[in-house]
Amino acid sequence: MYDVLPYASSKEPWLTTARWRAIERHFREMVLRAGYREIRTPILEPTELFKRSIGEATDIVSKEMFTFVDRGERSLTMKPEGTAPAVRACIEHGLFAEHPLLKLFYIGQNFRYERGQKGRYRQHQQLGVEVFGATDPAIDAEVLALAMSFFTTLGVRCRLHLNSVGTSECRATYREALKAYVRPSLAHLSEEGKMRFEVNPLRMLDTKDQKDLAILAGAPVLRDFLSEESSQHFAQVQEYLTALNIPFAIDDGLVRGFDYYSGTVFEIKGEGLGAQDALGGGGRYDGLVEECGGTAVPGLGFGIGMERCLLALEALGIAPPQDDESPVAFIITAGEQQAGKTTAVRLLQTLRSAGIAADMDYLGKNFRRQFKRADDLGTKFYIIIGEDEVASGTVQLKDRASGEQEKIELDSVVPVIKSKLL
RNA sequence: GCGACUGUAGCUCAGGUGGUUAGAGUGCCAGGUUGUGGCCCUGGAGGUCGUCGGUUCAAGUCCGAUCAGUCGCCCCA
Repeated sequence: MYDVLPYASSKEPWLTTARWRAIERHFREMVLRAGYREIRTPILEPTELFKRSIGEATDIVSKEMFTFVDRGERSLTMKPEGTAPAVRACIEHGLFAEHPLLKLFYIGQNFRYERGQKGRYRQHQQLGVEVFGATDPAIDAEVLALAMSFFTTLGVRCRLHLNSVGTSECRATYREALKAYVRPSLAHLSEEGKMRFEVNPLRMLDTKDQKDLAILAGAPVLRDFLSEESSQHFAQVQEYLTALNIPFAIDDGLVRGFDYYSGTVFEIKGEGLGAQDALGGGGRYDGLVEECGGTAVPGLGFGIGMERCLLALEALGIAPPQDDESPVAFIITAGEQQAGKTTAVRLLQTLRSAGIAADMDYLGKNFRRQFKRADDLGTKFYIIIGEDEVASGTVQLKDRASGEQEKIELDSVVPVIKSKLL
């Protein structure tokens, strides 16, 4: 857990709201251009939703959910991922019936009860998309292309790891073949490996244990067990990616942590991120909607980790394009009795109403300190109002960069500033 | 859930082998006549030394516990 603050600390410069907004905007613009529409789902969902969709045997469900019982004796869980809630919402509101092809995106907080470390937080934000209704490999390519271009346009170097886990039938056949292969060496497997052998054999492939890797080196490969259809679909996805000039690496060991994946799965890994190098991941989940109680609607999507993205940019020394938070104009009042104060208060509102970012001092600072404050905020223009100006209905407009100053009519402040901004 | 390391001003950090009122830089505030800014000069505020307990005449410093954070394992975003 952490706070995102309005001002940068030298220790964690990525942890500022300006950077977060910049990334969110980058993502929003990209997916809106591609025809995706935003969905927002609640943080709390019935625990059952995640158990059913993600799978009881997965790490997330078995030990990483923030789950509690509410006053009505219902078991609720703070969402650990965004896909299941989106599916639930779409079923509940009949979106699948109304939209044969549904392209959605979301920006939201996810919660996982894990030990925190760099790039891994109990509350983290994901930027994601979900597409429902299409089995066309071209949509797989679109989703992959979006995830990749999100990073590449930011300047983040990353690698796309790709695999296909086929249909549940493909996996069932493969699972048996894999177990048959490993069984003779079972005694030599790590404790973790043995456990996975029983609970979730495919996850054995995901190990980093050297001994296990050696045992699995000659194991049958899931790809060889794909049905004709799955295999062709996967080949087609690769062809499109090649046509799009998106480099990828087939990763036979890539098995995602959720049970609902089918067909195309992928992970995007960054460089220089330490242990938490997965910037994003996702895949196809053709059986999920049905599993959650809807009609059979195919789907796929990805999630990108906001914190990891910011961390990656930081590691590369790239500052994301941020909003200019400086005021255009800063009003400075002068004179014994703060003569221009009332005029200033009114002018400030006028400027803002006209769409010009403007501010003034509220701490009773002296004339000189008001300039300093304006400088600190990075204003473009100072507007000086004193007794003389009030008397003549004018203001002094001074350009900070050039130092040039002119006396203009109070009523012409807005048009003059606007013309100077062009 | 497991392991290693770290906790001293808002921030970045100093504070050999325990010894008076715990320091610096930076930031913040004020002043340098409230009619001209950035720079500069002067001054000021701000710390129960993470917390609790122990050893000692004496603890920021040694010991224990606890909490928090960082990093790694696991897993993932």
